[in-house]
Amino acid sequence: MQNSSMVKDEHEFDLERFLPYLLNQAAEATSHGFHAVYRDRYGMTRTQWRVMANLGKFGAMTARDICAISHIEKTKVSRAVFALESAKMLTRITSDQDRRVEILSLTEIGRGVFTNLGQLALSYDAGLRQRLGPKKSAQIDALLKILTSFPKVTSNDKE
Amino acid sequence: MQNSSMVKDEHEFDLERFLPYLLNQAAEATSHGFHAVYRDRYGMTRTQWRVMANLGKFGAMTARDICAISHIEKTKVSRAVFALESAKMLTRITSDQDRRVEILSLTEIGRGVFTNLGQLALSYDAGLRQRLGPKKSAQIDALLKILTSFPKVTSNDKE
DNA sequence: TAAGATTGAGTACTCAATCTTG
DNA sequence: CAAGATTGAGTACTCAATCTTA
Repeated sequence: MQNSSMVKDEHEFDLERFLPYLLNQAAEATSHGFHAVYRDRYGMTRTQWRVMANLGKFGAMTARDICAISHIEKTKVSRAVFALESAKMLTRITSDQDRRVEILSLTEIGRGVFTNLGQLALSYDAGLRQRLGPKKSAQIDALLKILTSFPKVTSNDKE
Repeated sequence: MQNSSMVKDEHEFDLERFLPYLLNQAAEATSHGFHAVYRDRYGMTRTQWRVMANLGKFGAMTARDICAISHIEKTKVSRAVFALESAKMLTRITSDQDRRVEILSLTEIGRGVFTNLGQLALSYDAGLRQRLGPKKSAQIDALLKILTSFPKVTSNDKE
């Protein structure tokens, strides 16, 4: 043993210091409670909630737009759209200009659900940020923005 | 329209300001690259990698210990242990004191894989933190620690 | 051929139920 | 019955292949 203190050798790997792991743990810890809300109240998945949130914020748009904005996989969006449509929360209209494209928008029911969940999300978020305080709340936003905008860190980027 | 500026009404829900979403986006952005490493090199899942990392750090321990330390679901741990065992990276020994318990430990192969992945993870993490700089790197650690330790934020906590 | 979107196969996750030992 | 761990059913995700229209 080289170290007499309790401090872990910094050249040995420690999951507890691995940034992707720490981010995942924080994400899961903070997501869990609200996930239960949209799941239990409306039977929605996280992807469905995100698709709805985008349509609620931006209004009518295509599946491709949602993919581009929120970086959700197109197959996840496709299935979420189908589920929201089946639940009468969303409608699609084939574009006249380009019949490959479908314009998605929330129905009245969908907008009602979004208004409800949006309010709950707002207070859920406020609860989290209240515990952090305004300074740390702003700090985390800035730091996460930096981390999210990192170009992919891999040896072989295939895209 | 009450607002003449481009600033979004703070009483309307906006996914881009929702902390759980921002944490998830950052987690996914930073995890993606390293996930490809253990998947492509060793066919491992994230849970398998985490179980291995705990055994690599702490040495022999039970599945329940791993659950307690890393907050991974027991069924995920169970299946990851099975997979690592099948891949000859892990062995289990039924405890003499309590035959319900199995002591898990990495095999020589498993330790070799952990050493390799641990080094790669270390440099991957260093790459992320280098972009942040030392100050923000320390900040994010502190903030994530706070967020992860929040007691569950839900109306009805059933546990 | 390319772009928007969907489908299918294989994999991983979730939650309740079960098995075994204490 | 309680605790450690596994199993099964249903759900969601990933990646490649496909379908339709441009």
